[in-house]
Amino acid sequence: MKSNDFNLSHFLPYRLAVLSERVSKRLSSEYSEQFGLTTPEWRVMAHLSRSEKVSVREIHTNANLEKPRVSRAVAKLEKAGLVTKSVNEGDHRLIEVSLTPEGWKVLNQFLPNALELENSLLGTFSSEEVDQFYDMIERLHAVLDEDPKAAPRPKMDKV
Amino acid sequence: MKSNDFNLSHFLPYRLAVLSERVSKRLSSEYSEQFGLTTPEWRVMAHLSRSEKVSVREIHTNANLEKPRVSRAVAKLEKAGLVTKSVNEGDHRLIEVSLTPEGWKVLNQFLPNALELENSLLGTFSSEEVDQFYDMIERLHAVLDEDPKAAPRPKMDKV
DNA sequence: TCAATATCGTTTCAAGTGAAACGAAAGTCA
DNA sequence: TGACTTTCGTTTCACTTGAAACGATATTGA
Repeated sequence: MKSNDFNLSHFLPYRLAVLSERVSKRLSSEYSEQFGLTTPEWRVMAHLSRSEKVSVREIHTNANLEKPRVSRAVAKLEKAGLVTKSVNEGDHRLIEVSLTPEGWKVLNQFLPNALELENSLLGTFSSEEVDQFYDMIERLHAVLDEDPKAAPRPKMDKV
Repeated sequence: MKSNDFNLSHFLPYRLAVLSERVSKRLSSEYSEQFGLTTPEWRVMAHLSRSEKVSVREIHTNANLEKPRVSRAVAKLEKAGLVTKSVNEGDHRLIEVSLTPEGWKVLNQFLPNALELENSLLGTFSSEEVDQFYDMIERLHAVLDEDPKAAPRPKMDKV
């Protein structure tokens, strides 16, 4: 009755989940302790670092966050004085979100920590291996792209 | 004020989270549709496939699930008739969980789908690349193992 | 022996979650 | 024009989550 051919520990989806969760927790321990940010809030701020004014919708598709999570994260960040919201001139449905000076301060204070963690992780790879690793991730995504049952891939900034 | 040196899309923790979530969702769409299982429930059953009787504690450390999640998953699986719970003879604090015949039926029905998904993903790699990929994951874990701020690594079945 | 401590699994409770519904605004097209 | 549809961001609601507290059992050590 025992199906010895299956081992959860070796199962790709499980391995990815375990690694990803462990890395995420390591990172979130920092922004949560230092700034009281949650993961959606960190993602919103991180995305805002690349664009002055961004709609909720764009954050949703670019930061892999469900719409309600973005809405709530932005609301909390606004309350904390880290971002501002304003209605788009041309299209009144759109909300333009952008970092406040205080938001920039927090972000610039935290980004070095984020990059340091990333560097310490990638430090175990040669630069060729880094490319290989990312290429492999890309290829796994490509498989899912062909799978009609898979969710669409979140938008990815080029460059 | 704009810090153009940071790109969320390229950030390792984010990339891992995105890939892992996408793979997880693809898998869970199957066991949720077909059997009404949640992720903790699937993990519990998958872990049970390798051992006759297992304590809640062991599932907790082996399937990367918090204690309450295991407790709740097991309770729900018991209610559904897929597992049984019994008190350990020697140590009355321990609960022994094991699959029922019905549980085995469900598991054996689902495992081929799980393996098929894994194969379709890994099919994009040569067998050397599969080894490389897993080795790289292992090396990232090794970095975290040395980091006092990182959570301990969940137990991993050898072989 | 028997208090003090540790471990196990469950439960509590406050917070987070997402699918679906919602109102508001914009776009479509006859 | 004006009904219909689509899109945007928010909110509702039922469910999930995990840290902490809990009772029960086991272990430790004076």
